[in-house]
Amino acid sequence: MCDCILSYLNFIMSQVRVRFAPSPTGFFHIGSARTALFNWLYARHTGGTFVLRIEDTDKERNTDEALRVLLDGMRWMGMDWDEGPEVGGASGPYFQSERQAVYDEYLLKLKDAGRTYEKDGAIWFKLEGERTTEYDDFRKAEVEKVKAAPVVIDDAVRGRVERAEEMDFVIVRKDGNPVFHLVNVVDDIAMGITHVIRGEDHLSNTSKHVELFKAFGVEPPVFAHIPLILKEVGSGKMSKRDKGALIEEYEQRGFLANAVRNYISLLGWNPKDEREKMDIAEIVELFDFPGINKGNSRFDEKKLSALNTEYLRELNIESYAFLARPILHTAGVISEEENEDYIQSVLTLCQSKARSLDELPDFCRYFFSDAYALDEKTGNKIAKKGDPKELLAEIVPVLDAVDFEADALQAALEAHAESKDVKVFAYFPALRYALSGKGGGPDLIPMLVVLGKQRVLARLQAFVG
RNA sequence: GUCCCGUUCGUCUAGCCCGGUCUAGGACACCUGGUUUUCAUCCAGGCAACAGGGGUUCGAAUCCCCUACGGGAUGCCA
Repeated sequence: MCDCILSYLNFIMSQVRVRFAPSPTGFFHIGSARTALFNWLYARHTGGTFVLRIEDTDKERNTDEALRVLLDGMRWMGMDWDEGPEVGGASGPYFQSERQAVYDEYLLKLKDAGRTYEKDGAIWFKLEGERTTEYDDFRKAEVEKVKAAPVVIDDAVRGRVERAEEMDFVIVRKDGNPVFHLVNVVDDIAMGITHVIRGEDHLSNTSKHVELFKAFGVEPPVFAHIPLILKEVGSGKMSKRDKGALIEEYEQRGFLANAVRNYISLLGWNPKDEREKMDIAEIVELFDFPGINKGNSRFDEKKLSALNTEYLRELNIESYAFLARPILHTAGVISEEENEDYIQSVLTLCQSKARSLDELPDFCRYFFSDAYALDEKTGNKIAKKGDPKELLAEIVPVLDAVDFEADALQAALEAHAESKDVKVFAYFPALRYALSGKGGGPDLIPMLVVLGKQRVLARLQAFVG
């Protein structure tokens, strides 16, 4: 009994509350997604609460559409939030645009404590320490500097970090809008956030934030600054214009959410053993701060693709077809009227061969249309081994006389080859080429079966001329 | 300029905290061979790294210092 109560108390007191606080910009950046993911993973790992807070103070950019992209992206990646837009919660509202009263209240506390002053129409936060006026080389101006005591950040990823702010900073703009540093800290306090997991680009800001926490008389949360994702080529962090930077793009290109999530989780974190392909439950179980790296990591689409291919191969055919259909449809490969069974039998052949859903339209177009291009290189290669038209002219009557069923086809072709004293494989490349225009693809006999007798004969006759 | 953070194969990383087990392991990519009608898979093998320099130590990828390089911050952006 006592154990029950104790563990309950322990549960309440150690309750982790993390948040993801994006600004809706109209796209869901891979770096944001990774920050969201690490927060979500930590919440799920610890049995804590994951809060989604929308930093929509910039009214120009923050449209409903922009919010939609963000929420859809979160859901696509399988990240659900316990508090936030559309689900509510006890610490709302969850849009900064609706929290002005809270900011006013906290601002008053700062003012009463004598930690603010007005200058140039804006409200500034006053640091504590000895003041001097000196010329700042970078700003090319005389500025007032403060010799403030350095704040110590005990970062869960990077260890002890010490940094001193040296100048007062604006917390409310002259247009009356509170700035990021203020609202971020106020909301974290008001929402009872216990752990702040964010990109390393915020590490330098953290001294400002800690100063604010101290001014409010609140113990700062645990900070965990995670490394950044660098662009694949060139220098700097991934920006929205880089290939592979946007989550919604992966969805459109037919990447599997599981694969993307798995890959992203491995950028800056690893389970300390050789596991790489992990389902989400496994990642949740293993995820923790000690597994997070300090160094930035470079995005590598090849590795993502490899992982994606693995996930693709293990899908059941129904799921595979479900994902493939819209892509084939968009590419104009299939129409609404296309027979479902036929689509599925084609996809069954393709699933183990195609590396991505992206390449699927070109990979299987010939199953649905007679207007397929003949690959020139393959054509030349085949021509070297004899005239394919002659070879196939032999084959037409053989195929004409047989039921299109795998064993029967195999037997008929073999029998014919034997009569000509050659191996059956002598006919295969030409046959594939005539029927698909390609040098590679699904296994030939099943391909014949799926294409069907009528189509195959028509194509061969057209090819032979 | 100043401040903060970082640096192991091309890339993601293990090892580093608690120095010897590391002739530095795995994965992706790449190359070779095998399997396959082809392609994909699969199998076998290969290439390839402790940023540099000092120190400490019997011994350093691991600890300390310096340098270089990379990243970030330095906005009345978030």
